Amino acid sequence: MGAGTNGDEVEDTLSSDVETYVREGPGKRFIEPRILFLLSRGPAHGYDLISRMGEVPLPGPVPDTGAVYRKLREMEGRGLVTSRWDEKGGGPRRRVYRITAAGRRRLASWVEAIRQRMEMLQRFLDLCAEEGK
Amino acid sequence: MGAGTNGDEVEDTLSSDVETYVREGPGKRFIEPRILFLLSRGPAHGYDLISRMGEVPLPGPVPDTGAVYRKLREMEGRGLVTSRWDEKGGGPRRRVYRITAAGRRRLASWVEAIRQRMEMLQRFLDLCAEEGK
DNA sequence: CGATGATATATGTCTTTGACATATACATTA
DNA sequence: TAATGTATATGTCAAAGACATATATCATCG
Repeated sequence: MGAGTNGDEVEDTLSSDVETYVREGPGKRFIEPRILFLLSRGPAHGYDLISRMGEVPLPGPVPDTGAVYRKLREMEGRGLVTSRWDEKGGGPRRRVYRITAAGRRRLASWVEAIRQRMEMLQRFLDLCAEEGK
Repeated sequence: MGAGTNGDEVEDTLSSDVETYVREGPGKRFIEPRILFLLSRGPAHGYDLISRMGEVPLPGPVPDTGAVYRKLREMEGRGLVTSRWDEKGGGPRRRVYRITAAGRRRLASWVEAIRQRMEMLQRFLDLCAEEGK
C-alpha cells in the first residue's frame, strides 16, 4: 500500500507484514490480534486468555477454545510468544504465555493493517452514501 | 437451475440481518457486498462483474471467478438478484443479473454492518494507541 | 480450413479456518 | 465417591474460497 504520504517511513521487513495482513485480513474471529493484545498487558495462560477474550473490542463472537490453544502453539512456533509450565498453585498445570518482542511488532503490524483496511472500508461507505444506497 | 426468477420479492425477516452480518463478517473477499454494490449501479453479467470487482473499494484481492459465479447462483436462490440469458450480440451467451429490492435492502444491511464493525475496530485502535502499542 | 485467443459460464477438488465435540487430568467440595 | 470448576489438548466435520479444469461461442490470423 503506497500510502507513504506521511513522514515516518517503516522498515521494509515490517511493511511486508502489514501488506500481508491488509491483504489477507485478521481471520473471522481475530484470534491472533486478540491474543497479542491480551498478552501485551502481561503474561497469561490459555484458559485465562479465553475467559478474557470478550474484553477485547473486536467484532464477532469470541473464538472457540480449541482454536485458541492451537493458535497459541502455532504462534509459539513462529516466535511471537513463549510458554513455560507453571507448577505452583493448586489445580491443573498451566502453560503461561508471554509475548516476545517479535510479538509486539506483530501486534503493531495488525494495528496498522486494521487501520489501512478501515480506510478502504470508509471509502466504500462514502461511495455507497454518495450513490444514495 | 432454472431459478424461479420471481417477479416478487422474497420476504425477509430483515430485523436481524445487520446483527448477523456484524457477527459473522462479510467473508474474506467481500464477495456478496462487492456483487451487490456493482449491481446497484445497473444490470451486468458475471464476467463483467468479475472484471470490475477491483473498482469496489474494499480490502483484499478480488475474489476467484469460480467463487463469484457460485455466489451469484446462491444469491439468486435467496432472491437478492435475478438472472436471464441474453442472446443478442456475438460471443457466448451471457447470464445477465439484476439486483432486486431485497438485494438493495441487503446491501443497506451490509453498509450498516460494516459501519458497526468499524466502530468496534476504532475502539480497538484507540485502546492500543492509549496503551502505547 | 484449422489454430489460437478473448469472452463467458460452470464444475471438480483441495486447503485452510474454525466450530463442535470429546478426551484427559488435577483439585475442591458435596 | 461423585460432581464441579479449572486447564490443556485433540478428533472430526462443514464452509469458504483458491486453484485448476471443462465447455462453448465467436473473431482473427496464418
